[in-house]
Amino acid sequence: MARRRRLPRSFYRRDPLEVAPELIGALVEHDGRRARVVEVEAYRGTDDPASHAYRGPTPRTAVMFGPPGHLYVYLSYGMHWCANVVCGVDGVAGAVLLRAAAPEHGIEVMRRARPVARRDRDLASGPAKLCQAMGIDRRHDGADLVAADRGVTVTTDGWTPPVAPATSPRIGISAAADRPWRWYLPGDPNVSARPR
DNA sequence: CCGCCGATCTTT
DNA sequence: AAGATCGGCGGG
Repeated sequence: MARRRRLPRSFYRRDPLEVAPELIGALVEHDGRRARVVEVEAYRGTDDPASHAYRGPTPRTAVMFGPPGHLYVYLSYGMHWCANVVCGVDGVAGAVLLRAAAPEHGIEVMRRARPVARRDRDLASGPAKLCQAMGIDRRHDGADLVAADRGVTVTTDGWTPPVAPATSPRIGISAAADRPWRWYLPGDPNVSARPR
């Protein structure tokens, strides 16, 4: 496989709906760990009732309104960290939630970070599992993925999925539940459990 | 495999 | 009071 290169700022400076499907197959890297993205969701700002940014900027969502190529990390249900890639132009809220990934490197470290995982596909098959396996938490909110200033980055090695990513409604939301803004690799065992 | 439910805390 | 989730439990 080709040598890995970091995705440039220009990659992120586009609408999340455009960036999201292109993140399928990219690699998230942190602290000796590496995983290939197999599921994402796009969130926009003031026109997206499901977005944390829907009601305008707050201390929590400040990063979503900032420059693209940074990480927006939030606490879900009071106990799980989830990570988004901030997209779009500076000042306009937009992000892509990293929902699931296939572990590629540093799997022993991931297993120590997630002792409950019985199989490799339990390591990062969900947004909070992905963060736990990769060691991403509140310290990484606002991290610059292009500069890799806190060790987290996103790269590509030229790999393209054998099949086109499929779409579906976003998981776990009640507002704007009809928008097909989730992308995933059909048949990949690391994709999170299907919604009801 | 599937469905139910509690955990835990920030934001509204 | 709800929420961009997860894992343990019980049943099929």
